[in-house]
Amino acid sequence: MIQNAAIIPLLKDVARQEHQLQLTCDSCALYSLCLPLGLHRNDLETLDSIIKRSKPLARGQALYEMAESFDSLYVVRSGAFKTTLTAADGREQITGFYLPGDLIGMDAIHTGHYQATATALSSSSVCGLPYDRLQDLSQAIPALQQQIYNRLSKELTNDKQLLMALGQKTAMEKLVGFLMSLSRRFDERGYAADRFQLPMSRIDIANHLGLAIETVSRLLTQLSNDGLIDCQGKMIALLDKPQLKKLCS
Amino acid sequence: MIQNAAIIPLLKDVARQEHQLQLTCDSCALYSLCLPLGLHRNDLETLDSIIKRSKPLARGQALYEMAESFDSLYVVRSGAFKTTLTAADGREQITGFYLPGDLIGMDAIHTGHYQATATALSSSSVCGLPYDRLQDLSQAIPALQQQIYNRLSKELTNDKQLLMALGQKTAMEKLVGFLMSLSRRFDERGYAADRFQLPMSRIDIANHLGLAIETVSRLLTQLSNDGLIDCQGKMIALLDKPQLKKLCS
DNA sequence: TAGTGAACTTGACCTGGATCAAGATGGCAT
DNA sequence: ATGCCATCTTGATCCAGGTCAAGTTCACTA
Repeated sequence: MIQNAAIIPLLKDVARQEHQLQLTCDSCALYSLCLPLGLHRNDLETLDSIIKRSKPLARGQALYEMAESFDSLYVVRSGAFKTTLTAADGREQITGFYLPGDLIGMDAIHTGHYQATATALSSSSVCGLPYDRLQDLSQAIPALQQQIYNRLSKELTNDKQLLMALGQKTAMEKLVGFLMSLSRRFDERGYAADRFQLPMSRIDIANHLGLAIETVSRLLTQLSNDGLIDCQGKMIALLDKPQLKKLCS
Repeated sequence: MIQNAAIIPLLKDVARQEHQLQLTCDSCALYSLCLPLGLHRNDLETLDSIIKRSKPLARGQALYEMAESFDSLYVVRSGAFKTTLTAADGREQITGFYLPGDLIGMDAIHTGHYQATATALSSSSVCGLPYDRLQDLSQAIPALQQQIYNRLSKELTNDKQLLMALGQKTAMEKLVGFLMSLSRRFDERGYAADRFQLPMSRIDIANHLGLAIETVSRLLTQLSNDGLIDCQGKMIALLDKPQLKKLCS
Protein backbone atom coordinates (compact mmCIF):
# COMPACT_ATOMS: atom_id res chain seq x y z
CA MET A 1 0.00 0.00 0.00
CA ILE A 2 1.23 3.46 -0.86
CA GLN A 3 2.45 5.46 2.11
CA ASN A 4 2.96 8.96 0.73
CA ALA A 5 2.54 12.02 2.96
CA ALA A 6 1.72 14.19 -0.06
CA ILE A 7 -1.61 12.52 -0.72
CA ILE A 8 -2.84 12.58 2.83
CA PRO A 9 -4.70 15.93 2.52
CA LEU A 10 -6.43 14.54 -0.56
CA LEU A 11 -7.48 11.45 1.30
CA LYS A 12 -8.81 13.63 4.07
CA ASP A 13 -10.95 15.45 1.53
CA VAL A 14 -12.35 12.18 0.31
CA ALA A 15 -13.02 11.11 3.86
CA ARG A 16 -14.88 14.34 4.49
CA GLN A 17 -17.02 13.83 1.43
CA GLU A 18 -17.86 10.34 2.48
CA HIS A 19 -18.72 11.38 6.01
CA GLN A 20 -20.63 14.52 5.29
CA LEU A 21 -21.85 14.67 8.84
CA GLN A 22 -18.67 16.47 9.74
CA LEU A 23 -18.77 19.11 7.02
CA THR A 24 -19.42 22.75 7.86
CA CYS A 25 -21.05 25.43 5.71
CA ASP A 26 -17.88 27.44 5.28
CA SER A 27 -16.08 24.48 3.76
CA CYS A 28 -18.98 23.68 1.45
CA ALA A 29 -18.66 24.04 -2.30
CA LEU A 30 -22.28 25.13 -2.45
CA TYR A 31 -21.80 28.07 -0.10
CA SER A 32 -22.31 30.69 -2.77
CA LEU A 33 -25.59 29.11 -3.91
CA CYS A 34 -26.92 28.20 -0.55
CA LEU A 35 -28.98 29.78 2.17
CA PRO A 36 -26.05 31.02 4.29
CA LEU A 37 -24.87 33.27 1.46
CA GLY A 38 -23.98 36.69 2.84
CA LEU A 39 -23.99 35.65 6.50
CA HIS A 40 -21.20 36.91 8.73
CA ARG A 41 -18.79 34.38 10.13
CA ASN A 42 -20.39 34.24 13.58
CA ASP A 43 -23.89 33.91 12.16
CA LEU A 44 -22.70 31.21 9.83
CA GLU A 45 -21.42 29.18 12.75
CA THR A 46 -24.73 29.60 14.54
CA LEU A 47 -26.65 28.42 11.49
CA ASP A 48 -24.18 25.61 11.11
CA SER A 49 -25.00 24.40 14.58
CA ILE A 50 -28.64 23.68 13.76
CA ILE A 51 -28.03 21.93 10.44
CA LYS A 52 -28.53 18.19 10.35
CA ARG A 53 -26.45 16.60 7.62
CA SER A 54 -28.12 13.41 6.53
CA LYS A 55 -26.91 10.08 5.28
CA PRO A 56 -27.27 9.74 1.50
CA LEU A 57 -30.63 8.76 0.05
CA ALA A 58 -30.78 6.14 -2.70
CA ARG A 59 -32.44 6.73 -6.06
CA GLY A 60 -36.22 6.54 -5.64
CA GLN A 61 -36.11 7.00 -1.88
CA ALA A 62 -38.42 9.61 -0.35
CA LEU A 63 -36.96 12.47 1.66
CA TYR A 64 -40.46 13.09 3.01
CA GLU A 65 -43.95 12.05 2.01
CA MET A 66 -46.95 14.26 1.29
CA ALA A 67 -49.13 14.90 4.39
CA GLU A 68 -46.32 13.86 6.72
CA SER A 69 -45.82 16.28 9.60
CA PHE A 70 -43.48 19.14 8.70
CA ASP A 71 -40.40 19.83 10.75
CA SER A 72 -37.52 20.72 8.45
CA LEU A 73 -36.63 22.43 5.23
CA TYR A 74 -33.89 20.73 3.24
CA VAL A 75 -31.08 22.01 1.09
CA VAL A 76 -29.96 19.63 -1.64
CA ARG A 77 -26.30 18.86 -1.04
CA SER A 78 -25.67 16.42 -3.88
CA GLY A 79 -27.80 14.59 -6.42
CA ALA A 80 -31.28 15.79 -7.34
CA PHE A 81 -34.90 15.56 -6.18
CA LYS A 82 -38.40 15.86 -7.57
CA THR A 83 -41.48 16.94 -5.62
CA THR A 84 -44.74 15.22 -6.52
CA LEU A 85 -48.25 16.33 -5.69
CA THR A 86 -50.84 13.53 -5.61
CA ALA A 87 -54.54 14.26 -6.23
CA ALA A 88 -57.40 12.44 -4.51
CA ASP A 89 -57.86 10.16 -7.53
CA GLY A 90 -54.17 9.23 -7.65
CA ARG A 91 -53.08 11.42 -10.54
CA GLU A 92 -49.71 12.96 -9.90
CA GLN A 93 -48.02 16.19 -10.88
CA ILE A 94 -44.30 16.80 -10.51
CA THR A 95 -44.20 20.38 -9.29
CA GLY A 96 -40.46 20.86 -9.31
CA PHE A 97 -36.97 19.46 -9.76
CA TYR A 98 -34.30 20.46 -7.24
CA LEU A 99 -30.55 20.63 -7.78
CA PRO A 100 -27.68 21.13 -5.31
CA GLY A 101 -28.16 24.36 -3.37
CA ASP A 102 -31.96 24.39 -3.85
CA LEU A 103 -34.26 24.55 -0.87
CA ILE A 104 -37.09 21.97 -0.61
CA GLY A 105 -40.23 21.93 1.50
CA MET A 106 -41.11 25.63 1.67
CA ASP A 107 -44.73 25.03 0.67
CA ALA A 108 -45.20 23.12 3.94
CA ILE A 109 -44.48 26.09 6.21
CA HIS A 110 -48.00 27.39 6.50
CA THR A 111 -49.74 24.10 7.27
CA GLY A 112 -47.35 22.05 9.36
CA HIS A 113 -47.59 19.22 6.84
CA TYR A 114 -45.57 18.54 3.72
CA GLN A 115 -47.69 19.36 0.69
CA ALA A 116 -45.85 17.02 -1.68
CA THR A 117 -43.58 14.00 -1.70
CA ALA A 118 -39.87 14.66 -2.28
CA THR A 119 -38.04 11.80 -4.02
CA ALA A 120 -34.36 11.41 -4.80
CA LEU A 121 -33.68 11.07 -8.55
CA SER A 122 -30.23 9.59 -7.94
CA SER A 123 -28.27 8.91 -4.80
CA SER A 124 -28.41 12.24 -3.07
CA SER A 125 -27.77 13.95 0.22
CA VAL A 126 -29.32 16.93 1.96
CA CYS A 127 -28.82 19.35 4.82
CA GLY A 128 -31.84 19.47 7.12
CA LEU A 129 -32.89 22.77 8.65
CA PRO A 130 -35.30 22.30 11.59
CA TYR A 131 -37.89 24.95 10.88
CA ASP A 132 -38.56 26.10 14.43
CA ARG A 133 -34.87 26.72 15.00
CA LEU A 134 -34.49 28.35 11.59
CA GLN A 135 -37.36 30.66 12.45
CA ASP A 136 -35.72 31.72 15.71
CA LEU A 137 -32.40 32.16 14.02
CA SER A 138 -33.81 34.24 11.18
CA GLN A 139 -35.41 36.44 13.83
CA ALA A 140 -31.96 37.15 15.18
CA ILE A 141 -30.05 37.33 11.89
CA PRO A 142 -31.45 39.86 9.38
CA ALA A 143 -29.40 38.49 6.48
CA LEU A 144 -30.88 35.04 7.08
CA GLN A 145 -34.44 36.36 7.18
CA GLN A 146 -33.80 38.16 3.94
CA GLN A 147 -32.36 35.00 2.37
CA ILE A 148 -35.47 33.04 3.32
CA TYR A 149 -37.80 35.69 1.92
CA ASN A 150 -35.73 35.65 -1.26
CA ARG A 151 -35.84 31.87 -1.60
CA LEU A 152 -39.57 31.74 -1.09
CA SER A 153 -40.05 34.56 -3.57
CA LYS A 154 -37.78 32.93 -6.13
CA GLU A 155 -39.73 29.68 -5.97
CA LEU A 156 -42.93 31.67 -6.50
CA THR A 157 -41.47 33.19 -9.66
CA ASN A 158 -40.39 29.75 -10.90
CA ASP A 159 -43.84 28.33 -10.36
CA LYS A 160 -45.50 31.24 -12.14
CA GLN A 161 -43.17 30.84 -15.11
CA LEU A 162 -44.17 27.20 -15.23
CA LEU A 163 -47.84 28.18 -15.10
CA MET A 164 -47.21 30.32 -18.18
CA ALA A 165 -45.62 27.34 -19.92
CA LEU A 166 -48.41 24.91 -18.99
CA GLY A 167 -51.17 27.38 -19.81
CA GLN A 168 -49.94 28.99 -23.02
CA LYS A 169 -47.13 27.08 -24.68
CA THR A 170 -46.97 24.29 -27.24
CA ALA A 171 -45.35 20.95 -26.47
CA MET A 172 -42.13 21.98 -28.26
CA GLU A 173 -41.96 25.31 -26.45
CA LYS A 174 -42.48 23.58 -23.12
CA LEU A 175 -39.75 21.02 -23.77
CA VAL A 176 -37.14 23.41 -25.15
CA GLY A 177 -37.92 25.92 -22.41
CA PHE A 178 -37.37 23.16 -19.88
CA LEU A 179 -34.01 22.16 -21.38
CA MET A 180 -32.84 25.77 -21.48
CA SER A 181 -33.84 26.36 -17.88
CA LEU A 182 -32.01 23.19 -16.79
CA SER A 183 -28.97 24.40 -18.70
CA ARG A 184 -29.07 27.78 -16.96
CA ARG A 185 -29.36 26.11 -13.59
CA PHE A 186 -26.36 23.87 -14.27
CA ASP A 187 -24.46 26.94 -15.40
CA GLU A 188 -25.26 28.78 -12.16
CA ARG A 189 -23.80 25.84 -10.28
CA GLY A 190 -20.62 25.81 -12.31
CA TYR A 191 -21.44 22.59 -14.15
CA ALA A 192 -21.25 22.31 -17.93
CA ALA A 193 -24.27 24.10 -19.37
CA ASP A 194 -24.17 22.77 -22.94
CA ARG A 195 -23.66 19.09 -22.29
CA PHE A 196 -25.10 17.36 -19.26
CA GLN A 197 -26.84 14.32 -17.89
CA LEU A 198 -30.62 14.69 -17.50
CA PRO A 199 -31.22 13.91 -13.83
CA MET A 200 -34.77 12.72 -14.48
CA SER A 201 -36.53 10.19 -16.74
CA ARG A 202 -38.58 11.08 -19.83
CA ILE A 203 -41.62 10.02 -17.81
CA ASP A 204 -40.83 12.67 -15.20
CA ILE A 205 -40.18 15.37 -17.81
CA ALA A 206 -43.46 14.56 -19.55
CA ASN A 207 -45.44 14.63 -16.33
CA HIS A 208 -43.85 17.89 -15.18
CA LEU A 209 -44.70 19.60 -18.48
CA GLY A 210 -48.20 18.17 -18.79
CA LEU A 211 -47.29 16.06 -21.84
CA ALA A 212 -47.38 12.39 -22.79
CA ILE A 213 -44.07 10.58 -22.63
CA GLU A 214 -44.40 9.69 -26.32
CA THR A 215 -44.58 13.38 -27.17
CA VAL A 216 -41.38 14.13 -25.25
CA SER A 217 -39.62 11.24 -26.97
CA ARG A 218 -40.77 12.34 -30.44
CA LEU A 219 -39.79 15.97 -29.87
CA LEU A 220 -36.31 15.00 -28.64
CA THR A 221 -35.88 12.89 -31.75
CA GLN A 222 -37.01 15.79 -33.91
CA LEU A 223 -34.59 18.21 -32.21
CA SER A 224 -31.81 15.69 -32.78
CA ASN A 225 -32.71 15.29 -36.46
CA ASP A 226 -32.71 19.07 -36.85
CA GLY A 227 -29.21 19.15 -35.36
CA LEU A 228 -30.22 21.39 -32.45
CA ILE A 229 -29.35 18.87 -29.77
CA ASP A 230 -27.44 15.64 -29.44
CA CYS A 231 -29.25 13.15 -27.30
CA GLN A 232 -27.98 9.71 -26.22
CA GLY A 233 -30.21 8.38 -23.49
CA LYS A 234 -29.91 10.73 -20.54
CA MET A 235 -26.85 12.54 -21.91
CA ILE A 236 -27.87 15.64 -23.77
CA ALA A 237 -25.87 18.29 -25.62
CA LEU A 238 -27.34 21.63 -26.62
CA LEU A 239 -25.74 22.25 -30.02
CA ASP A 240 -27.50 25.40 -31.20
CA LYS A 241 -28.58 27.53 -28.29
CA PRO A 242 -29.61 30.61 -30.31
CA GLN A 243 -31.96 28.45 -32.36
CA LEU A 244 -33.24 26.68 -29.25
CA LYS A 245 -33.82 30.03 -27.63
CA LYS A 246 -36.04 30.97 -30.56
CA LEU A 247 -38.00 27.74 -30.22
CA CYS A 248 -39.10 28.58 -26.69
CA SER A 249 -39.73 32.26 -27.54
CA MET B 1 -81.67 68.81 4.46
CA ILE B 2 -82.21 66.28 7.23
CA GLN B 3 -80.66 67.27 10.55
CA ASN B 4 -80.98 64.14 12.65
CA ALA B 5 -78.39 63.38 15.33
CA ALA B 6 -79.19 59.65 15.15
CA ILE B 7 -77.79 59.20 11.68
CA ILE B 8 -74.56 61.05 12.25
CA PRO B 9 -72.56 57.95 13.31
CA LEU B 10 -73.77 56.24 10.15
CA LEU B 11 -72.67 59.17 8.05
CA LYS B 12 -69.30 59.06 9.76
CA ASP B 13 -68.97 55.41 8.79
CA VAL B 14 -69.68 56.28 5.20
CA ALA B 15 -67.16 59.10 5.37
CA ARG B 16 -64.55 56.68 6.71
CA GLN B 17 -65.19 54.23 3.92
CA GLU B 18 -64.82 56.96 1.38
CA HIS B 19 -61.65 58.30 2.93
CA GLN B 20 -59.92 55.06 3.74
CA LEU B 21 -56.69 56.87 4.44
CA GLN B 22 -57.83 57.31 8.01
CA LEU B 23 -58.69 53.68 8.74
CA THR B 24 -56.52 51.63 11.09
CA CYS B 25 -55.90 47.89 11.08
CA ASP B 26 -57.75 47.29 14.32
CA SER B 27 -60.92 48.83 12.93
CA CYS B 28 -60.64 46.85 9.71
CA ALA B 29 -63.17 44.17 8.82
CA LEU B 30 -60.41 42.17 7.17
CA TYR B 31 -58.28 41.98 10.28
CA SER B 32 -58.80 38.25 10.79
CA LEU B 33 -57.77 37.47 7.20
CA CYS B 34 -54.97 39.93 6.91
CA LEU B 35 -51.28 40.05 7.62
CA PRO B 36 -51.54 41.60 11.12
CA LEU B 37 -53.45 38.58 12.39
CA GLY B 38 -52.08 37.54 15.74
CA LEU B 39 -50.07 40.69 16.36
CA HIS B 40 -50.15 42.25 19.80
CA ARG B 41 -51.74 45.67 20.14
CA ASN B 42 -48.44 47.58 20.27
CA ASP B 43 -47.03 45.71 17.29
CA LEU B 44 -50.24 46.30 15.40
CA GLU B 45 -49.89 50.02 15.89
CA THR B 46 -46.30 49.92 14.69
CA LEU B 47 -47.32 48.02 11.56
CA ASP B 48 -50.20 50.42 11.12
CA SER B 49 -47.78 53.30 11.00
CA ILE B 50 -46.01 52.06 7.87
CA ILE B 51 -49.14 51.17 5.90
CA LYS B 52 -50.05 53.43 3.02
CA ARG B 53 -53.76 53.30 2.30
CA SER B 54 -54.34 54.14 -1.31
CA LYS B 55 -57.06 55.87 -3.24
CA PRO B 56 -59.36 53.44 -5.04
CA LEU B 57 -58.27 52.02 -8.39
CA ALA B 58 -60.78 51.86 -11.23
CA ARG B 59 -61.63 48.68 -13.10
CA GLY B 60 -58.80 47.88 -15.51
CA GLN B 61 -56.30 50.16 -13.80
CA ALA B 62 -52.86 48.72 -12.98
CA LEU B 63 -51.66 48.66 -9.38
CA TYR B 64 -48.17 48.04 -10.75
CA GLU B 65 -46.73 46.93 -14.07
CA MET B 66 -44.41 44.01 -14.76
CA ALA B 67 -40.68 44.97 -14.64
CA GLU B 68 -41.46 48.14 -12.69
CA SER B 69 -39.19 48.65 -9.71
CA PHE B 70 -40.45 46.89 -6.58
CA ASP B 71 -41.03 48.80 -3.38
CA SER B 72 -44.23 47.59 -1.75
CA LEU B 73 -46.36 44.56 -1.17
CA TYR B 74 -50.10 45.23 -1.27
CA VAL B 75 -53.02 43.81 0.66
CA VAL B 76 -56.32 43.91 -1.21
CA ARG B 77 -58.70 46.00 0.84
CA SER B 78 -61.77 45.91 -1.39
CA GLY B 79 -62.53 44.72 -4.90
CA ALA B 80 -60.33 42.18 -6.67
CA PHE B 81 -57.15 41.95 -8.76
CA LYS B 82 -55.53 39.70 -11.31
CA THR B 83 -51.78 39.30 -11.89
CA THR B 84 -50.67 38.80 -15.46
CA LEU B 85 -47.34 37.50 -16.70
CA THR B 86 -46.40 38.56 -20.23
CA ALA B 87 -44.00 36.48 -22.35
CA ALA B 88 -41.50 37.93 -24.81
CA ASP B 89 -43.86 37.23 -27.71
CA GLY B 90 -46.79 38.97 -26.02
CA ARG B 91 -48.69 35.92 -24.86
CA GLU B 92 -50.13 36.41 -21.40
CA GLN B 93 -50.91 34.15 -18.48
CA ILE B 94 -53.04 35.20 -15.53
CA THR B 95 -51.16 33.67 -12.62
CA GLY B 96 -53.61 34.56 -9.88
CA PHE B 97 -56.77 36.29 -8.73
CA TYR B 98 -56.67 38.18 -5.45
CA LEU B 99 -59.57 38.91 -3.09
CA PRO B 100 -59.80 41.17 -0.03
CA GLY B 101 -57.17 40.18 2.54
CA ASP B 102 -54.85 38.63 -0.07
CA LEU B 103 -51.27 39.80 -0.39
CA ILE B 104 -49.97 40.78 -3.86
CA GLY B 105 -46.45 41.22 -5.16
CA MET B 106 -44.54 38.59 -3.17
CA ASP B 107 -42.87 37.18 -6.27
CA ALA B 108 -41.05 40.50 -6.70
CA ILE B 109 -39.12 40.28 -3.43
CA HIS B 110 -36.06 38.48 -4.72
CA THR B 111 -35.44 40.63 -7.79
CA GLY B 112 -36.39 44.18 -6.88
CA HIS B 113 -38.78 44.26 -9.85
CA TYR B 114 -42.41 43.25 -10.11
CA GLN B 115 -42.64 39.98 -12.00
CA ALA B 116 -46.19 40.52 -13.25
CA THR B 117 -48.75 43.23 -13.83
CA ALA B 118 -51.48 43.59 -11.19
CA THR B 119 -54.77 44.90 -12.56
CA ALA B 120 -57.98 45.83 -10.72
CA LEU B 121 -60.96 43.71 -11.84
CA SER B 122 -63.44 46.22 -10.40
CA SER B 123 -63.01 49.42 -8.49
CA SER B 124 -60.70 48.34 -5.70
CA SER B 125 -58.48 49.64 -2.97
CA VAL B 126 -55.31 48.33 -1.34
CA CYS B 127 -53.05 48.83 1.63
CA GLY B 128 -49.43 49.32 0.59
CA LEU B 129 -46.65 47.84 2.70
CA PRO B 130 -43.25 49.37 1.86
CA TYR B 131 -41.04 46.31 1.74
CA ASP B 132 -37.91 47.74 3.35
CA ARG B 133 -39.91 48.89 6.36
CA LEU B 134 -41.85 45.63 6.47
CA GLN B 135 -38.57 43.75 6.50
CA ASP B 136 -37.25 45.78 9.43
CA LEU B 137 -40.50 45.41 11.28
CA SER B 138 -40.68 41.66 10.75
CA GLN B 139 -37.17 41.46 12.16
CA ALA B 140 -38.45 43.02 15.35
CA ILE B 141 -41.84 41.29 15.53
CA PRO B 142 -41.69 37.48 15.45
CA ALA B 143 -45.41 37.07 14.79
CA LEU B 144 -45.11 39.29 11.74
CA GLN B 145 -42.15 37.36 10.35
CA GLN B 146 -44.10 34.18 10.83
CA GLN B 147 -47.13 35.66 9.06
CA ILE B 148 -44.99 36.61 6.08
CA TYR B 149 -43.43 33.16 5.86
CA ASN B 150 -46.93 31.71 6.02
CA ARG B 151 -48.28 33.94 3.30
CA LEU B 152 -45.40 33.18 0.97
CA SER B 153 -45.77 29.48 1.68
CA LYS B 154 -49.53 29.56 1.13
CA GLU B 155 -49.11 31.20 -2.26
CA LEU B 156 -46.60 28.48 -3.17
CA THR B 157 -49.16 25.82 -2.32
CA ASN B 158 -51.82 27.61 -4.39
CA ASP B 159 -49.53 27.79 -7.39
CA LYS B 160 -48.60 24.14 -7.12
CA GLN B 161 -52.26 23.14 -6.94
CA LEU B 162 -52.81 25.16 -10.09
CA LEU B 163 -49.87 23.41 -11.75
CA MET B 164 -51.61 20.12 -10.99
CA ALA B 165 -54.80 21.43 -12.60
CA LEU B 166 -53.05 22.76 -15.72
CA GLY B 167 -50.87 19.67 -16.10
CA GLN B 168 -53.27 16.83 -15.39
CA LYS B 169 -56.91 17.89 -15.44
CA THR B 170 -59.58 18.04 -18.13
CA ALA B 171 -61.29 21.29 -19.06
CA MET B 172 -64.34 20.44 -16.93
CA GLU B 173 -62.21 19.51 -13.92
CA LYS B 174 -60.25 22.75 -14.24
CA LEU B 175 -63.37 24.89 -14.44
CA VAL B 176 -65.31 23.21 -11.63
CA GLY B 177 -62.19 23.16 -9.47
CA PHE B 178 -61.83 26.86 -10.09
CA LEU B 179 -65.44 27.60 -9.12
CA MET B 180 -65.15 25.51 -5.96
CA SER B 181 -61.95 27.24 -4.94
CA LEU B 182 -63.53 30.66 -5.50
CA SER B 183 -66.49 29.54 -3.40
CA ARG B 184 -64.19 28.45 -0.58
CA ARG B 185 -62.36 31.75 -0.69
CA PHE B 186 -65.60 33.73 -0.51
CA ASP B 187 -66.66 31.54 2.39
CA GLU B 188 -63.41 32.25 4.26
CA ARG B 189 -64.17 35.95 3.89
CA GLY B 190 -67.69 35.62 5.22
CA TYR B 191 -69.34 36.23 1.84
CA ALA B 192 -71.98 33.94 0.42
CA ALA B 193 -70.26 30.80 -0.82
CA ASP B 194 -73.06 29.29 -2.92
CA ARG B 195 -74.19 32.35 -4.84
CA PHE B 196 -71.80 35.07 -5.85
CA GLN B 197 -70.70 37.46 -8.56
CA LEU B 198 -67.71 36.26 -10.59
CA PRO B 199 -65.17 39.06 -10.20
CA MET B 200 -63.51 38.28 -13.55
CA SER B 201 -64.56 37.83 -17.17
CA ARG B 202 -64.84 34.51 -19.00
CA ILE B 203 -61.79 35.60 -20.96
CA ASP B 204 -59.80 35.86 -17.73
CA ILE B 205 -61.06 32.52 -16.42
CA ALA B 206 -60.17 30.83 -19.72
CA ASN B 207 -56.70 32.32 -19.79
CA HIS B 208 -56.02 31.46 -16.16
CA LEU B 209 -57.00 27.81 -16.73
CA GLY B 210 -55.24 27.42 -20.07
CA LEU B 211 -58.53 27.04 -21.98
CA ALA B 212 -60.28 28.80 -24.86
CA ILE B 213 -63.04 31.17 -23.89
CA GLU B 214 -65.49 29.17 -26.02
CA THR B 215 -64.72 26.08 -23.94
CA VAL B 216 -65.45 27.92 -20.69
CA SER B 217 -68.70 29.24 -22.11
CA ARG B 218 -69.79 25.80 -23.33
CA LEU B 219 -68.93 24.09 -20.04
CA LEU B 220 -70.85 26.69 -18.01
CA THR B 221 -73.85 26.12 -20.27
CA GLN B 222 -73.52 22.38 -19.80
CA LEU B 223 -73.32 22.70 -16.01
CA SER B 224 -76.43 24.89 -16.12
CA ASN B 225 -78.30 22.39 -18.27
CA ASP B 226 -77.34 19.62 -15.87
CA GLY B 227 -78.76 21.71 -13.01
CA LEU B 228 -75.48 21.84 -11.13
CA ILE B 229 -75.15 25.61 -11.33
CA ASP B 230 -77.30 28.59 -12.15
CA CYS B 231 -75.46 31.10 -14.24
CA GLN B 232 -76.75 34.51 -15.35
CA GLY B 233 -73.89 36.53 -16.71
CA LYS B 234 -71.42 37.06 -13.89
CA MET B 235 -73.85 35.93 -11.19
CA ILE B 236 -73.35 32.27 -10.42
CA ALA B 237 -75.07 29.92 -7.98
CA LEU B 238 -73.62 26.55 -7.04
CA LEU B 239 -76.71 24.36 -6.78
CA ASP B 240 -75.24 20.90 -6.21
CA LYS B 241 -71.93 21.12 -4.43
CA PRO B 242 -71.54 17.38 -3.74
CA GLN B 243 -71.94 16.66 -7.44
CA LEU B 244 -69.61 19.54 -8.37
CA LYS B 245 -67.07 18.22 -5.91
CA LYS B 246 -67.14 14.89 -7.74
CA LEU B 247 -66.60 16.63 -11.07
CA CYS B 248 -63.29 18.11 -9.97
CA SER B 249 -62.21 14.91 -8.19
C1' DT C 1 -82.63 55.51 -25.62
C1' DA C 2 -79.92 54.83 -29.04
C1' DG C 3 -75.45 53.60 -30.54
C1' DT C 4 -71.22 51.17 -29.95
C1' DG C 5 -67.80 47.99 -28.76
C1' DA C 6 -66.63 44.41 -25.65
C1' DA C 7 -68.09 40.20 -23.70
C1' DC C 8 -70.48 36.12 -24.33
C1' DT C 9 -72.86 32.08 -26.69
C1' DT C 10 -73.46 28.58 -30.04
C1' DG C 11 -72.42 25.79 -34.07
C1' DA C 12 -69.22 23.63 -37.54
C1' DC C 13 -64.88 22.08 -38.31
C1' DC C 14 -59.95 21.01 -37.51
C1' DT C 15 -55.65 19.71 -35.27
C1' DG C 16 -52.00 19.08 -31.67
C1' DG C 17 -51.05 16.02 -28.85
C1' DA C 18 -53.10 11.89 -26.36
C1' DT C 19 -53.80 7.05 -26.61
C1' DC C 20 -52.98 2.49 -28.22
C1' DA C 21 -49.78 -0.85 -29.87
C1' DA C 22 -45.52 -3.05 -30.76
C1' DG C 23 -40.97 -3.39 -30.53
C1' DA C 24 -35.96 -1.75 -29.08
C1' DT C 25 -32.77 -0.55 -25.59
C1' DG C 26 -30.65 -0.41 -21.25
C1' DG C 27 -29.59 -1.09 -16.33
C1' DC C 28 -29.28 -4.31 -12.88
C1' DA C 29 -29.68 -8.48 -10.16
C1' DT C 30 -28.38 -13.24 -10.27
C1' DA D 1 -23.09 -13.59 -19.40
C1' DT D 2 -28.16 -13.78 -19.09
C1' DG D 3 -32.77 -12.74 -18.15
C1' DC D 4 -35.95 -9.38 -16.73
C1' DC D 5 -38.37 -5.28 -16.15
C1' DA D 6 -38.46 -0.46 -16.70
C1' DT D 7 -37.58 3.01 -19.94
C1' DC D 8 -37.64 4.65 -24.34
C1' DT D 9 -38.80 4.95 -29.41
C1' DT D 10 -41.72 4.87 -33.36
C1' DG D 11 -45.97 4.30 -35.96
C1' DA D 12 -51.14 4.41 -36.45
C1' DT D 13 -55.30 6.21 -34.90
C1' DC D 14 -58.40 9.11 -32.21
C1' DC D 15 -60.49 12.91 -29.73
C1' DA D 16 -60.68 16.90 -26.36
C1' DG D 17 -60.48 21.08 -26.92
C1' DG D 18 -58.88 24.80 -30.09
C1' DT D 19 -60.10 27.77 -34.04
C1' DC D 20 -63.18 30.04 -37.09
C1' DA D 21 -67.52 32.16 -37.90
C1' DA D 22 -71.79 34.28 -36.94
C1' DG D 23 -74.76 36.05 -34.14
C1' DT D 24 -76.61 37.84 -29.29
C1' DT D 25 -76.35 40.26 -25.02
C1' DC D 26 -74.59 43.57 -22.05
C1' DA D 27 -72.47 47.81 -20.15
C1' DC D 28 -71.33 52.40 -21.19
C1' DT D 29 -71.36 56.73 -23.29
C1' DA D 30 -73.55 60.48 -25.49
